[in-house]
Amino acid sequence: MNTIDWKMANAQIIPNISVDCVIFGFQEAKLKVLLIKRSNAFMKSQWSLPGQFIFTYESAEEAAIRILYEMSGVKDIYLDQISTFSDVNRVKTKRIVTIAYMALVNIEKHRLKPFIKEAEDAEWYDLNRIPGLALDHNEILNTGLTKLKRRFRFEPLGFELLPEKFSLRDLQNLYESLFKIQLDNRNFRKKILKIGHLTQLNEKQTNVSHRSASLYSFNKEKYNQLRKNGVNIDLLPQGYIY
Amino acid sequence: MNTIDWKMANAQIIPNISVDCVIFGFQEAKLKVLLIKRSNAFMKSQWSLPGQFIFTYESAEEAAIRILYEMSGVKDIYLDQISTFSDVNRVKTKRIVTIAYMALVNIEKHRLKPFIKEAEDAEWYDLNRIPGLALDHNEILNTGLTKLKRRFRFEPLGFELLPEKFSLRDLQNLYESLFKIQLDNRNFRKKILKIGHLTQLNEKQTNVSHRSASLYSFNKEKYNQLRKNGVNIDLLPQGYIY
DNA sequence: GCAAAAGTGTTAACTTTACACCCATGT
DNA sequence: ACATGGGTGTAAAGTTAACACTTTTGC
Repeated sequence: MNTIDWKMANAQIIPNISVDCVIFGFQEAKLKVLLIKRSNAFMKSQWSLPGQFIFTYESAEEAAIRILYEMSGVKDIYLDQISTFSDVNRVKTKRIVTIAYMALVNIEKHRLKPFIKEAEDAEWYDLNRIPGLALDHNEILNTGLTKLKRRFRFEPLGFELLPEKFSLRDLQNLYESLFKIQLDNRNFRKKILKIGHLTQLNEKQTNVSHRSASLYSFNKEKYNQLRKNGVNIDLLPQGYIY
Repeated sequence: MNTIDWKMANAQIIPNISVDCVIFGFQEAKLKVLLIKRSNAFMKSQWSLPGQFIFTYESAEEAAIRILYEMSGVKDIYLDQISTFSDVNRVKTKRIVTIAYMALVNIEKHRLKPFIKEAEDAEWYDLNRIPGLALDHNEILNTGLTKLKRRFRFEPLGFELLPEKFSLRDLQNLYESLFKIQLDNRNFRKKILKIGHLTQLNEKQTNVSHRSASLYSFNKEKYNQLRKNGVNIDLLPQGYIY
């Protein structure tokens, strides 16, 4: 019996602390969020964020990593704490505090498992078409979205949501979708390339019925170096109201 | 028996969830943080952040407000959640998750009560001279400081830490202390005044042995209006590394 | 050859930086 | 009258915004 098995066999939840995850993805030039339809009695058939109670042997972050894997098959992704929600009546029947995390995933790379534990259904929802969610999950999602925007404003995180090879237009679409804004493509390209964290590949799109775009990849080494020295490049126009 | 009394009489703590507060102040041109020396058995005589368990009838934010009042006599102040700390071994003897808040206080306005519940001692510590703290409180403090810097970078929050009437030099000292940087006073004044949230008063410093500085106050109405429209004014030089 | 999206450069407006001296006050 | 810190303006460098046409590809 290895450590993990031992842990699982003796798993004991902390009954008043949960973790919920806002999982962002980007598909068809639109920002999406992964929602699940609960199959268990609690929240039965309601759309909600993936989430569970935490176990006694794990931190909230470890729980988030576990939940992401168990509920969506996703591993090794960008994860960041959003906030903790603790209103006395956020859950009617008992007092539960939830620690919310946001994750950024590349939808193409991490295809959802067809079967997802504890869920009748799972779907990538367009952020403009979010249904009413269980508990305070709409509030959690909105808080996460606000946090995502702030992060994106001064850190070039786009690659976390895109496939390994992407065009500059893909990246621009991502910004336009997230901030609901139109950007000038000439200025956008100048700014994003100046950062220096993108590498142009000797590859182009294929099977498009128009001029094919150059593909780029993300240079992790350069990015980390820039981060250490403090990147502060705002890709949005000065007068942008957020 | 009013509601509050009833609540207090029936007060019951949640034994695995606490709130800790990083309370920032500004004094003698230096950024400070309020630390207390515990008098109770747990953490006996160790310096730590003010914090307590939360009660069943309050949210974490309500608990933070209560703790700020009970432990430092401070009310109606800027409060913001920092992060939640949940490492399995952050407290050796039991599993406790803590939700950390940061508060900005005007030290002059809110003089500390001489006697503070549950504390042998309380002191404003210079951020450059923080002692070893109980549990993971040094980590919490550092996370709070990082969050404070980010906030300050793009929101003109200086007034939360200053007395109602202050000079531009006071404000500049605050930035210089927080970011450990020297700023050009001419450029600083131009930038900060351009924001438009400061009102020059018909008043000057007195009893200074040099030319007396004009005093300014903060215009809340203007500030809220700016916030709604999105302020984005960076008071630090472009190449600033953080 | 046409439809569709990729890719490209320049100029004007604005913002930021660097920099040094005079002014008001108390002693 | 002197010591101390308050208060002020300008020019050069850099950055951002606005703007329209040519290129490539598949059909």
